[in-house]
Amino acid sequence: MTPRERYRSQVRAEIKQHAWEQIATTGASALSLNAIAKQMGMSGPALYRYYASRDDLITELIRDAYRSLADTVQAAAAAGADLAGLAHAMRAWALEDPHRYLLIYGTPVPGYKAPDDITLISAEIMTALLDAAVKLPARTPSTPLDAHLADHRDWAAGHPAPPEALHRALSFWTRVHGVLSLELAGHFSGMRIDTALLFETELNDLLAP
Amino acid sequence: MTPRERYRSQVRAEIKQHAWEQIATTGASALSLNAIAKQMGMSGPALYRYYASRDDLITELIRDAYRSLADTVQAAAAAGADLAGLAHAMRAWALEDPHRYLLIYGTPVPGYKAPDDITLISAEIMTALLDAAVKLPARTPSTPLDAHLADHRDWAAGHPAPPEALHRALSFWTRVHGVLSLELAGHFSGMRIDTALLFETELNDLLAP
DNA sequence: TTGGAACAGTTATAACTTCTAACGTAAGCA
DNA sequence: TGCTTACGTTAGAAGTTATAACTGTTCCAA
Repeated sequence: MTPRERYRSQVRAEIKQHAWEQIATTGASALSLNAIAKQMGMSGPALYRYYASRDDLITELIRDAYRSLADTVQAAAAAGADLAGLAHAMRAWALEDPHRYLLIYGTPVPGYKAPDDITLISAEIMTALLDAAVKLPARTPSTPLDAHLADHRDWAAGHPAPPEALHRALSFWTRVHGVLSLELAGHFSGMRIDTALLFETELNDLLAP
Repeated sequence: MTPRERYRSQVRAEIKQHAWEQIATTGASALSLNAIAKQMGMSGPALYRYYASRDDLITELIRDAYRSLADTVQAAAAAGADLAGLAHAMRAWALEDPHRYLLIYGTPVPGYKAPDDITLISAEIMTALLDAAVKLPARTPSTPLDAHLADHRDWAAGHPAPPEALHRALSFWTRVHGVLSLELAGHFSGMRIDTALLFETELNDLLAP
């Protein structure tokens, strides 16, 4: 790695760090390249040496966020966590930096298409969920959704999980996201509800019976 | 109502209509007052006679969205719909205009505080859900969440629902939102999944047992 | 060691944005 | 008929993203 490359990647990292700080205070939609440049003591156009556009920077932030979530989930799985354990890892990750979660799962920009490598990372996450789902005992009544998923399993990327596990992973995803996104968006604030307990209860309802 | 007032409210409505169209194509964060003014054949600053700021316009759009959702839910309830019926009404409403849903439940702008009258409308929605929840037979095992909710029921705004019903309304909300928001944000697209069936299944799991 | 190429960062500029200020005009009302 | 009010205009300030053209530095290789 040449000195130039080292310097370059260091500046790119510093830009991203300032970007995250700005997102935390003003939201992703108000992220300003100019403001970042000023914080770093250089003029606005200088940043374009490092990111071709504002969208390019945001795409990289999204990529980093996905990568971080995938790493978190995979690390939990490697440490022997079951599906409930993965849920707690995901929740902890989300609460650690709400805007990072919302950048991935929040309101999408119409017309924005994530590059393929990001789609691959999200598939890694799904694979980890499926791995954990197959280890659970199958639930008794097979639903029409199970039958449907037996025929529509392209999204599982060749994972050999039985339909019940596909169903469970999907429900897991929607329930975790349901509680988490409402919590992070502040829709429970002022309600004085124990969101951890709500999260736990929704999870139990999926995993216990 | 004077002619001036009539004209004024008509122009305001036309501005909002253009705003919704623009949100549908570019997203709420890229909504441009200037572009709306041009579409209406007048200069940018003219719009400030009708809305004090861009935020003011968006707030009104949010208010209208909440009002529309509350009306939809209340109309379904008045027509005798049970909790499942309300869920279908909400889903239909969301699919009818995804951006309207995402404006309410999508990524919030940090620092934005909805005015009180909007909070009141969202309370109307919750009341309708609670009304429907109390009509269902209580589920057998009482959870720790039920106990918690017995002591934390301020958000129910004096509604006499028992803790089990509070629990059910809360779960209803998070599950409906979980499936719906992932669907509207496009996270299922490309997966070739029957999202209606997934929605139905998540709902059944809450209402059937 | 000394060119020369590559690259970082600069200013200037275009085309946007929100929003304020000052002004003319026209509509409504007494 | 005249006065007041409000509408819409242009001008402009202070931002934004992004490109172009220029300067200086750094690195690398002959």
